[in-house]
Amino acid sequence: MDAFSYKKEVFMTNHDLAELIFPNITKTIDDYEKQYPERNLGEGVKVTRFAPSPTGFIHIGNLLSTVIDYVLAKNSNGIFYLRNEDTDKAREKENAVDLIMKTLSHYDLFPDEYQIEEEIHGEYGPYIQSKRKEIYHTFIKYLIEIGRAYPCFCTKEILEETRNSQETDKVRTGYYGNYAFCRNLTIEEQIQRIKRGDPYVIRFKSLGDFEKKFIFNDLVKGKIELPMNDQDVPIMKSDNQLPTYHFAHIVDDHLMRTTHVVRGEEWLSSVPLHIELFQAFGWKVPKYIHIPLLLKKDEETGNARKISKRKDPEFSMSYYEEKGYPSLAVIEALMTIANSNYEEWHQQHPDLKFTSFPFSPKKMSTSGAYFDLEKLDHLSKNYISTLTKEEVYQGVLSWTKKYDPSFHKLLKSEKERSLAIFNIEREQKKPRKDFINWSGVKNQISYLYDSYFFEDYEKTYQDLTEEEEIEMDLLKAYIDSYQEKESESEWFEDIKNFAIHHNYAPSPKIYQEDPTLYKGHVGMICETLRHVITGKKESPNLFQILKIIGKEGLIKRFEFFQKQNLK
RNA sequence: GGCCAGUUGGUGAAGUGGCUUAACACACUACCCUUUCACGGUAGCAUUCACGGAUUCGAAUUCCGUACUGGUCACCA
Repeated sequence: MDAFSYKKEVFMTNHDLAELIFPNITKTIDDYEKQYPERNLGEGVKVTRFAPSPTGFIHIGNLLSTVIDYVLAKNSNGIFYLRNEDTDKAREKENAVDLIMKTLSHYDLFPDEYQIEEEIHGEYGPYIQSKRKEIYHTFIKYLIEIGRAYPCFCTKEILEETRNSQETDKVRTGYYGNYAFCRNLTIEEQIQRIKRGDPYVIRFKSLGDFEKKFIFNDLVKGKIELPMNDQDVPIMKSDNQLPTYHFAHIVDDHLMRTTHVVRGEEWLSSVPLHIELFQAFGWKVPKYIHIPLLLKKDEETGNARKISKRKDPEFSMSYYEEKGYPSLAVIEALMTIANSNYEEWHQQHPDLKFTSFPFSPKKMSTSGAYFDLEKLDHLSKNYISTLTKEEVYQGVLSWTKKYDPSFHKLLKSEKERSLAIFNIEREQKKPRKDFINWSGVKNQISYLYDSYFFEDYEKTYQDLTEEEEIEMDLLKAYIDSYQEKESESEWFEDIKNFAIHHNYAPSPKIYQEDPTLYKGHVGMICETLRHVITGKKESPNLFQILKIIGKEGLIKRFEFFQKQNLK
C-alpha cells in the first residue's frame, strides 16, 4: 500500500460512498426542482392523485378515495393525476394500467395527467415509478451525502433473529437505536463491503425519538398526537435498486407538486416516517386526508371487519359492472359516504355534476362505514328514473352487449318497440322507478316482446291463479269491442262502460258498498286482462301496455291464452 | 404486546356545552292514493348517544378510567 492510497482510505467521506453507490448519477436534486417547478395555480387550487399498485384490481375502497381526489381537484379547477406505483415487480399484472384507466373512465374519473407505456400526458412525468429510477437515485444519493442514508448489509436471517429476540424481550420490534446494526459502520467498512459485493439495502437514518410526540393535523381526523419515527426504514431495495413505497411516494408527491393526499386510514401509522422524510429534504408536507376504511358486518362473528376481496363480491368493482349499476349511481353512493349531506345538496342542485359538490374532509365520518347495497339500489333506481327513454335504451344496450348478447340482438332489431317500452311511465313528473340496474331489466320487460312471450310456453302463465279470473266469454266480448284510444282516461271510460253493461261495478269502491248488486267490478276485468296479455300478476299501467302491443297483439295473446288453457 | 384511532336506531349519519322532546336519508311497519305492481303522500320506528366516574346550573358534546372494535408494527403498497 503506497502513501497515496493510504491517505485516500483515511479521508473517505459520505461523498465517496455516494459516488461508489451511484457513479452514474450526475444530476442534483436542484436540477429536478427546476425541471418540476411549482405548478402555476391559484390560491386554493388542489392537486391530487390516484396512486395504485398495478395489480389492475380496483376495489370499492380505492374508488372511494379516487372519487374524493377527483372532486377535490375538479371543484378547485385543479389537477388530478394517475401515478403507477410499480416498485414491487412481483405484484405487477399485465395490462394493469389499461385496466385502471378503463375503470376510471367508466366512472368518469379520467385523470388530467397519466402515462401509458411510453406515452406521457403531463409535464410532471414519468408517471410510472419504475421509469423514475434515476430520479430516486439522485435523491437517495443526496441523503447519503448529507449523512441521512446508509447502506445496510443485514440479511433477512439477522433481521428475523433480531425481531424474535425483541419479541421475547418485550421491546418494540424494528430497526432502530441499538438494533440499527449497520448505522454506525465506518465509511471504510461500508465501501469495502460494497466493493466485495455484499448485497445491501439503503436505509434512511432517522433522527427521531420515539418517546417524543408531535401533533399531526389530518383533515378528516383533526389533531392527532403521534410518536416521532425512529425506525431506519429501507428506502432502496437490494435486488432491483428500486425505492420502497415510503420513499418513492414522498419524492413523487413533492416533485409532482401534490397538495392533497387522500388515502386509507391504514396509512396513518406511517405518517411519522413520511413526515420525517419530507423534513429531511426540507420540503413542505402536503395535506393529508386519511379516509376511514369500508367495513362489512361479518356473518359469523357479527363484528365489523374490513371489506374483503375473498369474502365480499361487492368489494370488486367488477361486481357493479356485472350487475349493471350505472356508474353515476355508484359514485353517488360513495359520495354519501364521503359527506352525508351529499344527497341533500344533490336535491337542491339537480343539474350540477357531482364534481361541483363542496366536499369537506371535516364532515367526513372518522369511523369505518358499512357500504350499504340497499342504499345503492335506492340511488340507482332514482337515477335511472330520471333518464330519458333513449338513455335507458343505450344503458341496457351497452350492458347486454357484454352480458346478454341474445337480448342485445333483440333490442337492436326491435328498437322502436324497445323505446316504447322504456317510455312506459317515464319522462313525467313522477316517473316509474322499477329499474334498479341494467341486469334486472330483461326480467321485467321481456313479456312485452312477442318472441319471449310466445316462445316460453311453460313460463308464460305459470304464476296465474284461476280464482281471480272472470269468465272468458266476458273477456272475449271486451276484446271484440276494444278500440285503441289516445288517452288513458278515454280508455278507462270505455272499460268502465263495458263493465256497467255487464253488471260489473265501475269501481271497487262502489262494489264494496254492496257486493250483492254486482258480479264484480272493473278491477277484476283489468286483472284478468293483465294476466292474459302479460302473463304476470303485476305490470305497469295496462293502457300503456295495450298501446304497445296494439289490438292485433291483444287478440293474438288472447288466442294464445285460450290455447294454453285448453291443454 | 407497543403505538394510533373509533364506538350516536337494522344501515349511512347530523350534532363541537343550553336552540335536541337527537336532523336528514336508506331499510322496515301501518294507513292513504290506486285496475295490479312500482311511484307518491301521511304516520310510526334511539326517553337516549359503549360503560363507569369527574367538571358544570346544564354534557351525545369537555376530562379521566374501563370495555369492545379496527388499523399498524415487511427489502408489500
